[in-house]
Amino acid sequence: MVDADNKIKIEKIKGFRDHYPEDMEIRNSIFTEITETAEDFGFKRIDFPSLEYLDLYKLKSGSELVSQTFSFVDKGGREVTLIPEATPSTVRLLTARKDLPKPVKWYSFPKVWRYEEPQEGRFREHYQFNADLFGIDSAKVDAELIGLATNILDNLGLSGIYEININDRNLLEYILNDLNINDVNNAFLIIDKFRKISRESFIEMFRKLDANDENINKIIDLLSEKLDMDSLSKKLKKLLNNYKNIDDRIKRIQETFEYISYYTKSSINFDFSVVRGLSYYTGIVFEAFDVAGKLRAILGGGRYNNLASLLSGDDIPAIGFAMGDAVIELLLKRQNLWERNIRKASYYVCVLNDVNSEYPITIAQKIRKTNKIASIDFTGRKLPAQLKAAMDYDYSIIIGNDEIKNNSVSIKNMKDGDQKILSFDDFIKSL
RNA sequence: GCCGGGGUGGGGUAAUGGACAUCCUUGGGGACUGUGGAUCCCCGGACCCGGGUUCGAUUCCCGGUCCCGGCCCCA
Repeated sequence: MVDADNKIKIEKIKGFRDHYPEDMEIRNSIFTEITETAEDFGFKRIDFPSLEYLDLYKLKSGSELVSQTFSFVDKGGREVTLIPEATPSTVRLLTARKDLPKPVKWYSFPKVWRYEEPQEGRFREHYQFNADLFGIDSAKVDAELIGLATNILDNLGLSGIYEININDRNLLEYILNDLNINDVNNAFLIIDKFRKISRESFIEMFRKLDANDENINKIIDLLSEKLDMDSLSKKLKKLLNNYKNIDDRIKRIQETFEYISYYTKSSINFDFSVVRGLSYYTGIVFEAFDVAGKLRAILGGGRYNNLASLLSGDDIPAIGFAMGDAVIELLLKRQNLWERNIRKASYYVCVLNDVNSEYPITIAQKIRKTNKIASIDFTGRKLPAQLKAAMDYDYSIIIGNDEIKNNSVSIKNMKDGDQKILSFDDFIKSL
């Protein structure tokens, strides 16, 4: 755009965000907390391109997702897209390497894009943390991955304000079959809408799947409340014609719930209405929700045992979850937790105007060698102005000709204003 | 893709169909050649873009754009 003065004026692209230093400082410290928790669990970081072939998502992510990608045809005629999610790329990396010993525990923190209307907690570009565990299909592993998710939230200070809701697509499929509903995929889509649409339209949609009213009522009964393990099996025994066939699934879920309890004190529920939009999930699916309600899911994930074989023919069981930065930011701000952690001590080196010496650089380099922050004021402005710039720092160091002559350092504590003169050697020792 | 509410210096704001567009803050400079991080003074900087109505539009109308939020959908 060009205005009357012929100055080029460029606006930000819709749904994209700028991050200034005061924002990035906090963001970095939050992101570090997240990645360090993953590292603590033995997950290793990976990264991949922001651009992939659109086909990668046509495969199994679902047509809805594909229609919401930032995709285009490149100069070579290839249909490519800014990645809308990380899982397909992660699986591509995994299957491209046949030598990796299983299990593989990977995390990533890419930007992902989706072409949607921005609204609260949703942008067209956002950071998304991902953790995936490949090679083992067991309750212990399901619990570890969900445990990692809860520990991340707990470490961010969100204990008690979220809950984990878990479902099992496998179990849900058995149940639907038992109730003579065979179009499972469409049933999932309807169930996913359960909390958003009226009871009447829910019933109407299920009738179109040839379900009888008795069974529809059973489904509504199942979806209506979050369950603990006892009430889950009791309820299913009462509702189903052949409970025995799902005995193993129930046991697996019971085990999973028990193991999760060793990771977190947070509330864990079974919730049949959690289905998730991605079509590649095969077993357990879960979401973390804000207890106070209103916000979208904080994070979500599940088991996807077939994706690797779709991409490569290799049969590799997998479970993972993803967490966007936008909802986390909203939650942390609401809890007044959107702040930086304690950082390294910082020094601002004020240099008086008549100083012409390498001494300030020498001092700053000594400070940096001890892994602390040092910034030198090269402006040549007057001391008061330099001290003002030093207000963000823990200490200011004032270097004038007196200090150079005496080989000393004037150090001022910017918190309480205390100032003292140290010899150069004593100052180095004090670091 | 659809709907609602917004857009005045870097940030926050006031007023207005007519002359130099208000105030606070931030930024730059000075009083002031080492602690004034204060105080005082000075300076710079804005009506989102395009079209229409009008003698005249920052103001009214239309379109676009971006922001905030809702729907759809959700990774």
